[in-house]
Amino acid sequence: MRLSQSLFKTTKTIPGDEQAKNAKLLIQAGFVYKEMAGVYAYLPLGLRVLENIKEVIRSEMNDLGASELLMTSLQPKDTWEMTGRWDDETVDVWFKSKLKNGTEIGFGWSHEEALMLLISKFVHSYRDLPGGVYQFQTKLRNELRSKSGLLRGREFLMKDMYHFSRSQEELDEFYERAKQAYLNVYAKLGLGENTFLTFASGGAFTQFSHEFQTVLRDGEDTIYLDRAKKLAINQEVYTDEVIAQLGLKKEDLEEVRASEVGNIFNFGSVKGEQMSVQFSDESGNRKPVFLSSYGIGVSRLMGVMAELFNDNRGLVWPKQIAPAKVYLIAIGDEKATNAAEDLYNILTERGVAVIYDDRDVRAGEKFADADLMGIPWRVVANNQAQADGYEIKDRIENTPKHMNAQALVKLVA
RNA sequence: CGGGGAUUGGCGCAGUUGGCUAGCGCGCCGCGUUUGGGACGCGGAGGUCGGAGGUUCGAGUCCUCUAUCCCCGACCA
Repeated sequence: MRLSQSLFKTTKTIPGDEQAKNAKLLIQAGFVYKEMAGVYAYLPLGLRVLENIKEVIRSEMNDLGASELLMTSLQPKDTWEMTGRWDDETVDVWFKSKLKNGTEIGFGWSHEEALMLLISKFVHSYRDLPGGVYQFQTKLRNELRSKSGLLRGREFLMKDMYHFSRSQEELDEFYERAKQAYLNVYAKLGLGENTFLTFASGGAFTQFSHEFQTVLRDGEDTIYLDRAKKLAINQEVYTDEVIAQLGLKKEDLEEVRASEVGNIFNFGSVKGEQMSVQFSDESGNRKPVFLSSYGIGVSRLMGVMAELFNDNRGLVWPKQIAPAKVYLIAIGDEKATNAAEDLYNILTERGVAVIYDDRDVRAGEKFADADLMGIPWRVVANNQAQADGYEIKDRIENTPKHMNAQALVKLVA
């Protein structure tokens, strides 16, 4: 993209109405725009980050054999009454409205019920199972208090996967594979070192659910972490019994703040029974479908990464997540501009995302923006570029290298 | 939902015990000089002070109500 054609800009001033680092940085760098408390729009650069995160997740979900689909935001009341979750007393985050004819509807804050009903129309036999589906969807939750920028919004992007099995054993086997897939996701996002499998409340269905918690100074959860074993216990279930049950020792546990970047649930056959979603087994007996569900807060992940990956000059995105690989600047006369144009064309043809800063502003401003946006490689084309090569500098290093276009493409592509 | 703080040009802020045509920085527009880390000079445009009501000769400033934002707490399949 050419910055001269962009409608959006970075700002020198930090937003006065944000406290959270992720919101400050992302707004300042022009990645997101605050529509209202807990509701953020994703501007072109922010959307690219979101899409890159989605692509990492998508690849892992596909490897699990799940298929992507897209559910609806508008939800019928009947669906949720089947499991007793329509009531505002039970679920306090509902946004609800009415159709013109008076029919009550809700805005989806989760999709287990909807998915169960949907697959019940397609799954009738043991031959149809097991199988999983997932989606990336905007969830709407009427939080009493949203906070911390992208970390807790009323409208946010979530990946939710649902898996349907014939038995508890089949469910458990998939559950373990999914756990590993989740760890792969965080590793690919550069969060592997900071993200831990965490035992949390299992609600009415099981003793525990599993969360994935990224250690973060301003995270909103407190967990007790055994770093050596890479396991943690959420404060909500932190008792002596649980510590013993999990084979951990109190003295090995460190109390840290963290942000929940994933949560997976083992529903067993409970939902299938509640909603009468059944299949016929080999003997022709009707049995409830076993359900497990797997969530990742995609937009929250973007916030967590902004919290974690920054320095005093701005954001520092991991290369596979950055909105562009290269920030290209021409400094000099026509020769420099031509060299920059050439490189821009070469990189673009090779499918490398480039931010070409062709604005009529001074070099210092371009350097500052390259840093603020956190683009992994800054490339400068000067008057000697065609002869001596382009100057390329890693965002996290101080001294640039020089190389010709061919070598440069090889490095960044 | 309880408590605290905030709201003044596009953005970030100042504005004294109520007192004249409401300021500053950034940004924006024009001209010129500059051009490897957010340049500089000169000249401009732009706000009725979140909203409503009240007190007063006079309200950005005091009072009441209200909206919104931030933080702490509660809540968080």
